[in-house]
Amino acid sequence: MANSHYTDGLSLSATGRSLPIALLRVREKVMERFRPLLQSHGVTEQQWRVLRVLREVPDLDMSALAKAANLLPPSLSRMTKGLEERGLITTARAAGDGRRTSLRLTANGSALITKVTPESSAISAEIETIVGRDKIQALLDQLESVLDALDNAKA
Amino acid sequence: MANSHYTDGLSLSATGRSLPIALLRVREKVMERFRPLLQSHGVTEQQWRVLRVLREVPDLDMSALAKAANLLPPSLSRMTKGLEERGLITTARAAGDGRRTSLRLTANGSALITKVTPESSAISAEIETIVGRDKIQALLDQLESVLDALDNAKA
DNA sequence: TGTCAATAATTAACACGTTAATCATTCTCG
DNA sequence: CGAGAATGATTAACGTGTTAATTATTGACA
Repeated sequence: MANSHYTDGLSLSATGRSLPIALLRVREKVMERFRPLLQSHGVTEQQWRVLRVLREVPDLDMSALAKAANLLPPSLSRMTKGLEERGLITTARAAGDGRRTSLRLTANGSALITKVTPESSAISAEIETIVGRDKIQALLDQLESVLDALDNAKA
Repeated sequence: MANSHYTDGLSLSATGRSLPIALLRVREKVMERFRPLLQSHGVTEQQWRVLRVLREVPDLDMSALAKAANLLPPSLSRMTKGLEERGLITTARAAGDGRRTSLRLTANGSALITKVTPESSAISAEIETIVGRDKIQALLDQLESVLDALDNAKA
């Protein structure tokens, strides 16, 4: 019953206990459930992250937004063109530092988040029901702990 | 000391406790340490996964290899061209089913794995030292458990 | 047996990941 | 002040992620 996902004849291979691959597999399984929602609203997973971060912090420059949304600056640079053309964000030279670009959510961008969030929360709740709230919280704690350990190494 | 990675002024935001993002962040932090090695040998992370799977199972078709290496078939289809041109794998029509492509590692492909593996293992060991072997094993167990739960849902 | 559905692989199109290089602006400090 | 270093953003180039459409082969079954 456990290990029922090894249905490809590979059994417990070396790659099966690799941390990067395990993280990838779980992430895929989770995202599988969100993708149809995002797709139905015409946003990618990454665009959704950018919009949500801008809702939390209303004015960010490219570097800060990239870090907060876990994107590399070149990816963000490309994306913002499209998001601005679609009227979801605005870009402007930052006051006081001409190198920085100041990014903000428009009313339309905010409205999109408002529209999608309830369904997104429902999917999260569904996952919590399937996996168990405790198990998810424990996993999040472990992930944060591992991240801290790696961040503090060689600091 | 803990939470020291929140250095961007966002503190504990909603995105900070999202499972997909947490998985992404940890994966990035881990891969950061492997990337220079792979790059120095001219293979991407995905190519490395493909070669390693083929070392574990010497003859696979596209579908089985894609599943085992966590790639989508179109990505694998593209990659195999390059890997074959570089002499790391061979492709051939499968005997008995003309739709299938049979993929195998060449001697050169096997040699590449042999060359890279020691350094890769050293990096894994380094990560285990930093994070702690127990913590990593616990994380792997939790990841597997969550994967099982999601796999068995709606089955 | 011949037709149609199912399966395996590929191709196409568009978006993102990654590294390196480039451009513009600001900062440093003599 | 002014030259050069540092910083923020962008562009370029190539590989992968993702979905949809297409091609080739096999399988099912009347």
